Amino acid sequence: MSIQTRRERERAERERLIVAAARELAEAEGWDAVTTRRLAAEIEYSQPVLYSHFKGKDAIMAAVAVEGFAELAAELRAAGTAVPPGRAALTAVGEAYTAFARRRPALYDAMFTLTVGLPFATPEAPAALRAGFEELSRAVAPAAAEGDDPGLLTETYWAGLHGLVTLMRSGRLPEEAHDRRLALLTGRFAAGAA
Amino acid sequence: MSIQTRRERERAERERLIVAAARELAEAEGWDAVTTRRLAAEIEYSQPVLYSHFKGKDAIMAAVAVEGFAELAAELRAAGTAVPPGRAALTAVGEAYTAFARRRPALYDAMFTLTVGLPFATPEAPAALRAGFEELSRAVAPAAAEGDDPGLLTETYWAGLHGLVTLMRSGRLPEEAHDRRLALLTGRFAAGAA
DNA sequence: AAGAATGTCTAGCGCTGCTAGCATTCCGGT
DNA sequence: ACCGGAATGCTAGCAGCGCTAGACATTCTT
Repeated sequence: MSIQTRRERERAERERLIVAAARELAEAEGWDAVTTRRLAAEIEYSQPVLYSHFKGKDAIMAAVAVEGFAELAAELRAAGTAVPPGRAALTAVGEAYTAFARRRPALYDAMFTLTVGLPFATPEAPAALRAGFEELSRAVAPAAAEGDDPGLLTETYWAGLHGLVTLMRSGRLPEEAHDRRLALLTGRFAAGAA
Repeated sequence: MSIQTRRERERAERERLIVAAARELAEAEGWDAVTTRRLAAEIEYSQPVLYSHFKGKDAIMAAVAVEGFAELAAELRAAGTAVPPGRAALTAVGEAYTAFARRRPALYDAMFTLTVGLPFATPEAPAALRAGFEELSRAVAPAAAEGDDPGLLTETYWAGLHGLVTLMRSGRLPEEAHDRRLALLTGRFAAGAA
């Protein structure tokens, strides 16, 4: 039994290594630089080993994305609970979200623009993902006016943040005015709370 | 002289053909299906011909994107001028924008998520692009509160629309509640106008 | 009619994600 | 203690990608 478990442990360790290498490579040089050959070289195994752990490159990226969801959720939670609920919390969460996206662009891409295989608005969605949405929701829901669905309002605010981040990252919006745009967005959403 | 102009005319015609073929292929099967080989086969020339017209595949996609900017600008203009200025116009423009993105997903991708080579927030940006922003701005600017920069407010509303569209298209937001999310977003931005 | 210039094609480079098939290595039963 | 079988990781290769060098016609100029 012990031998078996040791092998499973080593195997799990190697899987962790693959995900970590993919993430590091992506954060250092972008996802274009993450090829199966480079990844294999990085972990000092041959290419086919990757496919004994993951169905394909997409699955590796999805694993990286899940890591990202957990970190984003944690940062949103920290930001949202550091200030009293209300407008300040909404501002704090919005800033934490966009700061995360700007600090970890490759991670953010894996989470929200590249990978398509992950379930989202369903119960099968990764727990970390739902947790992140929950954090956002806690800050947004108080701003719901009478008759507004808090969940939908959260999704809409989230979309605003996501739009700001992606348009800025791809050069469609100039970087320098980001803070003011974010303040505008947050202001419009906080208005309902008063 | 006439021979020269005939040649130039034929060459321009072929360039038009390349862009049209790329767009059709992308709209029918997605950008992944648009390879230089398939594109060459489609226009019944060999691959290198593409490179005598465009610097690379990206440039072809950029040409398709510019077509898209013109169409989007026209649709936004039609929507924005069909109703009196104010909240109704903001709603109309928002609906026109997201409808365009949902009706022409491949075109939208070329414009806002894939191509990176086009200049945006500068005077060198394609005229059609600036025109589209102008249309958006006409509907948004009246909603600016005292002290709000109308340009930044337009960018922020645009980001909201873009976020809704991209998150929905990639499966992050369920399609069915789109109208209600759009109404929420528009409502929050129209509030300032009253 | 000979030479220069233009235009197009064939062939191929280096890369991608992915996989079939072969060694080797290690484990469990006698 | 040994041997058969299963598990494991490797080498080698496939089909396709964007892109380009160089050969080949054809067309225009002198």
